[in-house]
Amino acid sequence: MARASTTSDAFNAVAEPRRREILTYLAGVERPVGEIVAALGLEQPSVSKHLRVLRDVGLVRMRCQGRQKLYRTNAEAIRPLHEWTATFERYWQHQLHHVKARAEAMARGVAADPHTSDPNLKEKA
Amino acid sequence: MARASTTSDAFNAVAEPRRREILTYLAGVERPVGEIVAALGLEQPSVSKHLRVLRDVGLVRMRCQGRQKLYRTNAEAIRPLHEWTATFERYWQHQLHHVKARAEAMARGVAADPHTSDPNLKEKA
DNA sequence: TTGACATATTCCGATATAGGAATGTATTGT
DNA sequence: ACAATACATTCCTATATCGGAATATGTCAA
Repeated sequence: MARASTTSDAFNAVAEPRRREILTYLAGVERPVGEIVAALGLEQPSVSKHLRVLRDVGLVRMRCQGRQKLYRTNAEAIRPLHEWTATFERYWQHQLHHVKARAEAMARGVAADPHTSDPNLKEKA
Repeated sequence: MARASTTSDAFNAVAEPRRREILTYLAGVERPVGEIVAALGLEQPSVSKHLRVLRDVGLVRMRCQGRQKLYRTNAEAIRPLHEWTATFERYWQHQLHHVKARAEAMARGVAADPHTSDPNLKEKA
């Protein structure tokens, strides 16, 4: 099996840096393709292809106006990513406490074992 | 050019669903490979390969204990993703307001233009 | 109608997977 | 030393890109 399609979900679509740039650029504003090309310095076909991917997973919305097509980021579609990452928030807070505790222990001259973080540790001493 | 390496950054590493499952499973707890295999129902080599990718981008930490290797999610490495998605938070709040406003307008019997959301809109009336 | 303008799509080639099977490596127990 | 246990790595194949070049599609203007 190969890697999953970029259009399979928002996680895959957002893995590409240029697509993240586009999403950031189109956050809260509607812009025609030409301006995205100019602003980000990419080739026009490249931008169109990225927009196609983003549209397929619902990360951008499109609307026609004359001969141009206006795109805008659909922030709602980013929410699931935000919520998934948020489930780890309490753990990085924990880790900060550990780092802080270790730093303080070091400052007090106590030899800090690199794995004191795990209370279940039972290596034969 | 092909797609960027899964080890190029956390965004690419996290694009794979199984790797997200592993990260969730290892959040806040240290577990040997065998338990990950059993818990997620994947093949052992597959888990090892995913762990390798996660380790290369710093998403998991590893420690040896006898013949087993204990892995644990390094939540800090997920933080950049959380922060990137957080930059869109205000926009999905905006969108909710718009949806709400449109719904209320509809309730009042006002014809709601689908694109009144953009105040800069100057279509020839 | 003809042409210019704005985007989209197709074709191409190089590369990076992800899974399955088989094999390699390190550590423990007898 | 030898077998068993716990993981990691390699080899193989099918597939999905991503960028660049060329081309197609659709809309407006004269």
